Amino acid sequence: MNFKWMESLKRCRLFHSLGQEEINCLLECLHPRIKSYQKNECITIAGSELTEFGILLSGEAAVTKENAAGSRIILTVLGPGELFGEIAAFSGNSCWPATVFAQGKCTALFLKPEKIIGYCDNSCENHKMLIQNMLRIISEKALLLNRKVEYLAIKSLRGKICTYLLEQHQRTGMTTFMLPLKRWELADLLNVSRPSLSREMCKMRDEGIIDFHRSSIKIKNMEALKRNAE
Amino acid sequence: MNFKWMESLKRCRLFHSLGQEEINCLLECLHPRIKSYQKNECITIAGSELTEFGILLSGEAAVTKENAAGSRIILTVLGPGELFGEIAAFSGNSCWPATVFAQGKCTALFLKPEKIIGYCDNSCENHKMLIQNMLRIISEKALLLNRKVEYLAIKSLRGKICTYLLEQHQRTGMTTFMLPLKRWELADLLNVSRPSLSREMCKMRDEGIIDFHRSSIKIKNMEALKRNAE
DNA sequence: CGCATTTGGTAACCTTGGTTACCGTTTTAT
DNA sequence: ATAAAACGGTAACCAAGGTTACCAAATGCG
Repeated sequence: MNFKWMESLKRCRLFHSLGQEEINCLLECLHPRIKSYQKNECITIAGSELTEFGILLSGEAAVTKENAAGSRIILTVLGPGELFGEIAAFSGNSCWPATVFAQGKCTALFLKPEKIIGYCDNSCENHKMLIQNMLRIISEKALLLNRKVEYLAIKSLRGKICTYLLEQHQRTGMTTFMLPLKRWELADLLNVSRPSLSREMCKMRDEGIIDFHRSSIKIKNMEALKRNAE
Repeated sequence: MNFKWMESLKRCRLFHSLGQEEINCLLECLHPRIKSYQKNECITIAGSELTEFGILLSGEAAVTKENAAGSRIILTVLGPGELFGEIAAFSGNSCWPATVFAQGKCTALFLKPEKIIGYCDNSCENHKMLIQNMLRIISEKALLLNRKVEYLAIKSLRGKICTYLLEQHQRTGMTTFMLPLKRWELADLLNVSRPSLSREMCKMRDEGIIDFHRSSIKIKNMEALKRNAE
């Protein structure tokens, strides 16, 4: 196997904590299909039959979806080592939920989900790690989505900000801390516009609930913050 | 093992397509911990250490979360055969994401995630099914969350309604169909208020996009519907 | 059949937050 | 060092949708 690809596989979370030897050994019984694509070529088409999930080996690929109105939007851009289609593959779903196409020249490797689940006779320990990694990858995606739902379901901007700040406070244990996101990134996470976020944060400052300068934030009135977080 | 519990396990998705014999055989090497609870007793406490996930065997239990402001809200109510904590258990997370408490007398069974991943010497085929089921359970939860995020992320009420109607249209293949939800249920799904939903639907009727009476809906202008669905 | 309850449409009013545009400050690149 | 870009605060304006309250039609029930 091409050794440039090996680097991508080593970085792939599915092969986490497995060495080159072990990955090679696993690949032998996983029987992967490898295919290269030209720029703009489709790697998967939403709605078509899914029997394998993929790992991008080289290049970049865009995961896209056609919305109800028919216009195509990019959901994410995949880099080397990233998985696609794994959730659909392991749920009962037998068709691709999204269209993936090559942003430039790319190579992808495809695996059958049943090969992951079924042990092979040799290398059982490695296979066990594979399953553990896959369970972890999918679980973490579910957790991430769950967190997103929680934020999206809060209706008021004030509520979102307070919830976010309390979460940061609980994570750091500090009442003064640095926001790990830029304003527009935070606005995006909370699903609001940047000026609205700014405006509301300033209001909260005027009310003496918080104090801030750029990324550094100080919670001044914890009670009010909690009261406002829903 | 108590045969009333066996019924719950047979209905549990983790043991899907496994018979009584096979489940018994599996339980022997899974070494489950079984515990009974009185009404209002805590089964798990959010934030405490997680080393196992659970399956409710009998009774009902409430999955609850304390929001940032400190008030406790019920997320779901579990019935016999339902899993809890499985996502956290298989992600790296080592503490319980929610508090679960008994709604009445109940019994729960706890399994260590590593026992699911690690094969035992006997019954390998059954174990394989266990892993497959677990992967499916978690993947389907992720898909469900994903769908929820898609609805929540649409900002305009008009957009939500159009997306929902197009989805129903695609599901039924009809341009005239019955809404499976009452107005307030639909409003809840779309995360808007009932009068606002009514108002917007009437506007769409005035514009000649749809026609409706109570639960029956007719799409009159498919193009406009698609255009409005973002 | 008639009363009570549920369901859904409507209107007036008002809060929230999006939009746009502008400006000062900070960071980055050349 | 200096120009350019990114970042973030601010304000005016306005559209979307929440709230409340009321009414009519449909449904359920004794």
